[in-house]
Amino acid sequence: MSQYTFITTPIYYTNGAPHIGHAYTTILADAMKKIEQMKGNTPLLSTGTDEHGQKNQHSCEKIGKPIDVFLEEQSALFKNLFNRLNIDYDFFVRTSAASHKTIVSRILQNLYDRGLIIKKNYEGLYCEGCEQFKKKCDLDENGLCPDHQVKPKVISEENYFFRLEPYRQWLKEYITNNPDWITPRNYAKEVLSMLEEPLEDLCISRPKSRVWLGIELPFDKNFVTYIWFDALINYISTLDWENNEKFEEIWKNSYHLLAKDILKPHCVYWPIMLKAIGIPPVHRCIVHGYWIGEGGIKMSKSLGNVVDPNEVIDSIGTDALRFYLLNNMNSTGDAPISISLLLQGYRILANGLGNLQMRALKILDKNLNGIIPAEVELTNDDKKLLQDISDSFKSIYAQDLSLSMVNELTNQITNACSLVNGYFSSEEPWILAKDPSKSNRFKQVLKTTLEALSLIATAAYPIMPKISKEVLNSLNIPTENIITDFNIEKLKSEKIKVPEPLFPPLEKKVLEN
RNA sequence: GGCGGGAUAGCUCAGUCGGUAGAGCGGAGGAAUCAUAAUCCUUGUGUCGUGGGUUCGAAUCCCUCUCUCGCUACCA
Repeated sequence: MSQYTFITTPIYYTNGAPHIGHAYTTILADAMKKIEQMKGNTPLLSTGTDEHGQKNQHSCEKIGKPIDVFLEEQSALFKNLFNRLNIDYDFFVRTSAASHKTIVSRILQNLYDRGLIIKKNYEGLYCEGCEQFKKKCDLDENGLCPDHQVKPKVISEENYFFRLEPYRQWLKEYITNNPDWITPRNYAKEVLSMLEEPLEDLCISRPKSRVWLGIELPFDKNFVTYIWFDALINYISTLDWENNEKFEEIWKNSYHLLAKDILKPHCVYWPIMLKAIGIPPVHRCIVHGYWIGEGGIKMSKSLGNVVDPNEVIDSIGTDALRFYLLNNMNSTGDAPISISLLLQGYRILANGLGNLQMRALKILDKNLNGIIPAEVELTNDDKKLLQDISDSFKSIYAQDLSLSMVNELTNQITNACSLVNGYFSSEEPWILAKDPSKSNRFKQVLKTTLEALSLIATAAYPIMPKISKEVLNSLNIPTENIITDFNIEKLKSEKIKVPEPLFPPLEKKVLEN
């Protein structure tokens, strides 16, 4: 029975250009979508851009463009990158869209009418340089803002607040009773520790005098709503929550993907907001770490170790980038990335999968006129090899979506390539080919190798969609609808052509400037 | 300061229930020549961050400390 799976990325802040972290989360979401698709489910992928708030406003003012032009351009940077990354999104949310604003507005009004949003005075230390309130512990020993060396002003202003504390106990119990709600589990622990202390009221308004780029509070025209309150709602506004009769069915199987820095908004504010609205929490939160430079050094422009996703695509291609990212993020912490690591990753693919395809197809082309010997009966050992590969993929695909599941998949792709390369080497088909009496064995080895290749290519589809299709096409296997069909013998006796290399040698210059 | 993560082979990391440490990459040696000089095989005695405790036995549980990263809300 087909079921919906709703997969979301955060909506990305349009203040700057997309970086490798944006690329990763979105690739992960896309890979998960494709996994669900292959299983016969109906996945929906939502991503988008977050276009309100102070920083967007400032960037825009600095550049001096009309706001809608600025936002359109910035949002397009993300859209373009995602297209280049082969992201098959179903929704691209822009918080500046009227439909989104309407829903946010309605939710605000509803919570206000029910007395869940209250107005009160807020007094705090405000640094005009930072344009934000500071806590005492943020200041240096002289009570100055560490960034501006200025004493913050005591400002008192009226604001609207959403009360979180009444829901704290409920959320605590929810997380305790649903230990897999936040995965990996160490992040659930962190959220639980946030819930140990009483939660302060969440200030959900900003006076327009400070921030004008936002959604106006429907009950007070002097304020816009706090960006997080607006942004989180994208996850339901994108589904047109109130009017979508399938909402419950879709939401039941929803996954939020996020980086660890936005754990609190997603795992504290958001479930509480939903609870207040009357919607159950998302099915699962999948949290991941950061990409950092080689040697554990943070990426920064001054160090010149920033990895720009568009440049990487230019040099090693989308699928090699996808593979690297999905293969190398570990489930507990941060993961390193650099040009040389990416090149190493590319080489592993070229030498493993690329070489396997090429050596098998070329020998087939030379000796059997390019016709796949599909009719030959395999030995039990050959069949076992295929069955083992097939079983390993099947068991991975049977798992729930998670970081470790994706990791196992990429590992198993590499392992299978190496296994089959080993098989090929030890069977020495190039020697068998010279001896007419060994023709049957030759055909068995070739068929086994090609069948294995088709299994690997099928399994790799979510990770490397383009490469996967190229391999399958080279074996004359249709690719319109790739499913988790790990049948070990599906090739037909058809003539194939030797294709161009999947991962051609790179020109070194491309990457080393 | 508080909370949380990490600390395991040169590098990046796995290690589920506690039972004498694993993978990939790199390095070294060899085989092979079908293939994008790609492949295959062989090769790792590491104080599992420090000190202590529990245990017949701990990388794995408990405590101390050190280093490191993140969060600590109104910047996202």
